[in-house]
Amino acid sequence: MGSVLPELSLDLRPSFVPKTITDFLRHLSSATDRLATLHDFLSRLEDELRKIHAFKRELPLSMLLLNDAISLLKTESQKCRLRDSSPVLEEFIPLKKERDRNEGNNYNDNDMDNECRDKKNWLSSVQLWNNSTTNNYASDRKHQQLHTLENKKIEEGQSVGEDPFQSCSNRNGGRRAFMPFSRYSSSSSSVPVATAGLAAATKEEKEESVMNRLSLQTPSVKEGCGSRGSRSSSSRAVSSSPPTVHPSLRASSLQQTARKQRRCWSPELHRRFVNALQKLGGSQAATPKQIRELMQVDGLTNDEVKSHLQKYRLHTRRVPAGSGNQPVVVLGGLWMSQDQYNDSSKVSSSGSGSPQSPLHLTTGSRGGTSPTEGDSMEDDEDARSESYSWKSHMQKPGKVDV
DNA sequence: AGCGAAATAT
DNA sequence: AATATTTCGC
Repeated sequence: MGSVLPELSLDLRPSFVPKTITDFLRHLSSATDRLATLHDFLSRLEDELRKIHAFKRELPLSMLLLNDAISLLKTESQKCRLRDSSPVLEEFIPLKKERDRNEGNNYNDNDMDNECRDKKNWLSSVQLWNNSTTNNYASDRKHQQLHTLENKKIEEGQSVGEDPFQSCSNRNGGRRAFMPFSRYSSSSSSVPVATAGLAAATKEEKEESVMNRLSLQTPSVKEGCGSRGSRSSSSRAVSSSPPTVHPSLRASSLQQTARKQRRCWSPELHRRFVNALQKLGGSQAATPKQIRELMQVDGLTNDEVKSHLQKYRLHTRRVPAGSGNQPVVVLGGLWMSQDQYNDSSKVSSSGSGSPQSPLHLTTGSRGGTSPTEGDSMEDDEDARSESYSWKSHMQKPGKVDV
């Protein structure tokens, strides 16, 4: 007597996180007081579920997994209990119990406010998501207390004291704003099975510091993952049902087609974009994929770049500045301000900002060739110098026919 | 697969 | 109204 197996003590520790539910059960089987251990873990799961409930829209699958785990363990608990008394078969799965408790708390699908509040509440204590706002974008009146957390940005030369690129606070219609999370997956079809799905659930939790290049706020589920080029599309993401879940469960509830969270093009991000653009020879020459690769921003997708590029082109390409009339309204004062951070960004951009090649081949490739396009110099030039102000391209209502 | 433009959505 | 996402044709 006296000597306690290490496993046993492990089980009871609140910090203990098994690799998988199966793992946990294995531990459990060797525990002295299974019920207590089980219950403890169960309550932790439920606690987590409560937290994540605020994000049920963004993390439907995590919800699912958690629910799955909980119900499984509850079943186990029942089993344990019955085993002590009488050998009755357990066919009932106390699935709804948890749900009831939550529903009583008026969780509705429309309770956005409620959710948001929830998010903030536990966000402030659990710093899993970091959306500090410090750039010029940040104009939200809501003081956030959830800053802290060092920047995960490990950019090459970027020495800005700010956060990565997302200075985007979702003040407007932005309800969801949360950080990466799921970046595992890849081609995980070799996963054990069954309870393996639950493993994923716990995996997510301790998943937080995996970024390598540039971490970008990832709206929905993306793949991408770490150091390599985060290729592939994935834009649709969320809805797809992972192969790691029981068919019975996946059909059950969640799984709604969620629109992707709007990617916020923070000035930093945009600067990078423009930088890449320039290297590629202008907005007209560059293609989304190339740009994305040059940008080396983790989690950024082709589609997003493409979209941004489209907008960029629209704003720059419009009004052929060199055509004749109406030369440069734009350059005048409308493209004002070099901006605060230009200072800081300049440092990174010129020197070590890009790992590739510091030398920027200016768009000089066009040395008076092919005026066919009728354009003047590449528009990037103009926009490049600015932070992010491609607006105010008032075109004269006089002509401008195409 | 990827790009560009247009249709949508927020 | 601006900007991001999705759709569609090539």
